[in-house]
Amino acid sequence: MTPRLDLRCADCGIRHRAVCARCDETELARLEEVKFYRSYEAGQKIVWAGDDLSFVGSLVAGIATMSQTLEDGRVQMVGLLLPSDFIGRPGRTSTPYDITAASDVTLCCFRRARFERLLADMPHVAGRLLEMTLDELDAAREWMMVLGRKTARERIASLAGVVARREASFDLATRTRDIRLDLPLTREAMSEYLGLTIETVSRQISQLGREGVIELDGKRKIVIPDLDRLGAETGDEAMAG
Amino acid sequence: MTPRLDLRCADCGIRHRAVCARCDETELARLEEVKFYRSYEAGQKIVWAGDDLSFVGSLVAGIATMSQTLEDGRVQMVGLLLPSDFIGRPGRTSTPYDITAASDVTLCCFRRARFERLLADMPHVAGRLLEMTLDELDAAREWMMVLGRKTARERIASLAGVVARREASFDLATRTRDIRLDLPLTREAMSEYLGLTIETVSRQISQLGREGVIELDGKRKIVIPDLDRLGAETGDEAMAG
DNA sequence: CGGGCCTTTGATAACATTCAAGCTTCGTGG
DNA sequence: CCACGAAGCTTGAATGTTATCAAAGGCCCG
Repeated sequence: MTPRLDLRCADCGIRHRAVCARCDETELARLEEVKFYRSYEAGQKIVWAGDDLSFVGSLVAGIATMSQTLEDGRVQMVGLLLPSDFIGRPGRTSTPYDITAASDVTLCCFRRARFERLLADMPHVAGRLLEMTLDELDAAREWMMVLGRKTARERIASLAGVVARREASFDLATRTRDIRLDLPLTREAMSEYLGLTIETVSRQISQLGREGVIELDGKRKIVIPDLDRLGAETGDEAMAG
Repeated sequence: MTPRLDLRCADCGIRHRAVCARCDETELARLEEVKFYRSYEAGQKIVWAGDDLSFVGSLVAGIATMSQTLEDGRVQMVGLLLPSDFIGRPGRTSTPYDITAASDVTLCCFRRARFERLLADMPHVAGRLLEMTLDELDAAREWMMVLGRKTARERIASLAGVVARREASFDLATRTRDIRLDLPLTREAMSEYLGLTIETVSRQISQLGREGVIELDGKRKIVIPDLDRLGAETGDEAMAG
């Protein structure tokens, strides 16, 4: 990773969604003292499965993936890390997953031991972290439904839906008009997330494009003309943000 | 559910694994004051998806399932609740999942509001609950690999492996000899957990039985003559307890 | 311009599902 | 006590969705 200029927390894009969301000015100042940034280029490993985690931190910009690999090479992504998501958990000194930068990524980091000490007397952070962990558990379970029961077509729609929901929660204006998604995932990364092959991913994306459910703007951008229409393709009714 | 006689915490089978695992005598006494038991018969719903959770609690005996249903009826189990597992999380007043007793079930319960108050000044409970939540997150992710990438045969072996590991952690003597599993799940429940149809589950179980990887003792009991052999069938190497 | 990487598309094959029938097991009532 | 029916399980045959194998088409960057 390469060094990067500091940023004031008050100006930070994830200020109100990340682990620091509930902090007041005083608490924020304490975090600001010890935080540091790290940057990774697309494709770089951020953490190797099983390695000791010397730091924890929030994803500020970019997209990262969490994945698991079987001995024979089969890969399954177990989490998609979007801005404001947190890497590392109290009491865990390592993750059993590879974490990889899917696009260029910036992390707002804390040394792990120091963060755990801070946690003890910053209940706002501890509480928010627990909440985020429970959200992750829900997300993992939602994805179990995708992997266990949905068709290839529904899986693609579900992926678009997940990212669109997150995007929409950042930028509330988007609900009515077209939603433009920057989805810097290769077909391979999508296939790893969706439990499919790249060929099937490609075919289903083309198909949804031909039918106008999504519009393709280059290989890595998609436009959703009608969120409800997309929702109808995911298999589950509730798509409302 | 039917009422049930009280049990002293000190004699409780899940005393050292459940949310109370780290409590000392004093703390245990506080929990003992407010706990109450509930029992459910096989097949009964414990919680309906979306309903308000008036209580939280630990599974003392039996097996329960957590599942999600799509509008068109497709079902995916998102968690298998074994003795010592906890139902309910701080800050969540409901679960988005149906929780169903797969066998007769006994729960050690606390009224939700009271439990959350207790939590504030019992860090041993809060800490253990966080740890258990993180374990559940790992379990959910392990299962994403099963659902996304494993064959039907590997899925069956993985299910047996998950239950065997839990069983073994209760009863450490079992590692060498045959492991007997009481698995009170119907083929339908298994298929919901494994993302398969009941026919496929049935075929694969028969096949593994014919090959001697597992032995069938009636419909709801299986014997594992060789844990390593079973492990080799799960697709992932690490099966060691 | 050439090479590498990613993506698309086509043909074929495999694995799991679906549809269908028969078999156990178990509880109930005659 | 046996007969019956319901529920759960097994097995077979046909079908279908997705994977696999193969080739060619874009796109970026040196």
